[in-house]
Amino acid sequence: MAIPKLTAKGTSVANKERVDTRVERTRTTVLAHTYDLLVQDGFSGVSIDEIARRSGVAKTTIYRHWPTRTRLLLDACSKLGVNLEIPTQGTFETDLRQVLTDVAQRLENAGWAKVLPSIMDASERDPDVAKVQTLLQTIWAAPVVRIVEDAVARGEIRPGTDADVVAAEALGPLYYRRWFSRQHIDPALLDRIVTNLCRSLTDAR
Amino acid sequence: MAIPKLTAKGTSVANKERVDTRVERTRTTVLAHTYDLLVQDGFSGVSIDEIARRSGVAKTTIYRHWPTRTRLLLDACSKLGVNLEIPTQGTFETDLRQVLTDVAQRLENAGWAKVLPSIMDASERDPDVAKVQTLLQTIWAAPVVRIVEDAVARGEIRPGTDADVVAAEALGPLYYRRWFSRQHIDPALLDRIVTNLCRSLTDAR
DNA sequence: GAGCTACGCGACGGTAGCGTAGCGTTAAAT
DNA sequence: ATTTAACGCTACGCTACCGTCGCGTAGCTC
Repeated sequence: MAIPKLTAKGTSVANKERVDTRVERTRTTVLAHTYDLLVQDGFSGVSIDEIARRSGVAKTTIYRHWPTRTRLLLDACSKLGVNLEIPTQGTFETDLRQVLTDVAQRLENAGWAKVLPSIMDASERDPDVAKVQTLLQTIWAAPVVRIVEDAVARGEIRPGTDADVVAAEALGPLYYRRWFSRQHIDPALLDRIVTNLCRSLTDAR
Repeated sequence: MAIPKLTAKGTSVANKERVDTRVERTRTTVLAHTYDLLVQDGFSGVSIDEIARRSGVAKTTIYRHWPTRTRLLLDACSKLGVNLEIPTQGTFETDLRQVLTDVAQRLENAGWAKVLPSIMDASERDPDVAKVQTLLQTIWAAPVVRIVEDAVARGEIRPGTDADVVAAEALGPLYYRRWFSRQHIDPALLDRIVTNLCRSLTDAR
């Protein structure tokens, strides 16, 4: 089975064996189309047959690279974990505002906003998916966590601040608007979040 | 087709026509089993065949009452819109704390916590589902909205406060923990939310 | 108790998906 | 240029689901 080799290649860069061009091409093509389908139809709406149809890669070939549909899906999900830029130049307040503005922006445009609910749904029943989702969430929350830690280090906000809690307080309301109440993210809301967080974290309490 | 009659009966209570016992029983049993399956397998995991199997009601009979799978699903979803108790006795702070404690509790136990992501996912692609979801969210957010309005009326918090924004700020972080970061809802988090909201809504700014 | 009507049952046609098998072809590696 | 490995293609068996049809039966209403 091809998986071990591929995994090894992915994780260990030391492995300098040349990889067959065809393999590389197949993998990237399939993953790309899987990602597109994922965004379009959600986690449970992706079928191998459809991927084969669109990508031009034969279904049998796909199964030569991924042992099962779920594995391919999980692999494609990793493409969602883009590295976000982390502002570190300003004060806690300006950094936070910038991050949240970015998030609000991405919530309305980016593909992952359409996919995430389907992943959350799958997570409720499949532990492997849940693991990936938790990982992704860690990545997406990283900017907030980072600027909190930096601000603590600078002595700008209260020491001992739980960055995860701040992430929940900052991102939660935005996510709520996008997926639960399905309302537009008001700039006023964003402003309130930033202002209140700053106040609660800088006051001596 | 039986649907018009049933719908009419459902909406107009004035219609005192006796309803066939068999019809009533079929409807309730099917809905109950649909609900169970919904909670167990999510919106997209429910099949008519499985409902028929479990409920003992013939598939043909189910189709005599609901024209399509989606309609049945939507009907079953309405069972999720339970009426929540709304505390109105205390101060804004105590009321809010109680509501959020309830929500946090329900997030960890109740069935809808397992279903909601699947509904959100379906909402991304099906406008009818989205409509139902928005309605459900309105119901679930009602307690928060209510105590905000009451507190405004009492002059306890700033007039002109946007109850929807407060709902997002209060519920968002809890939802975030349950579905996105998949972390336990820390009592400290709950405390921070309540305290900060109260401060930001009572201060003269 | 007669008549109506909802129900159960078995079967059907059609679609879609998963994952596998065999075989011939092509193109990369050396 | 030869070898070797990946690929495409067709077809398959299997399962699951949707929604429908016809017919006989059981049970409710009046």
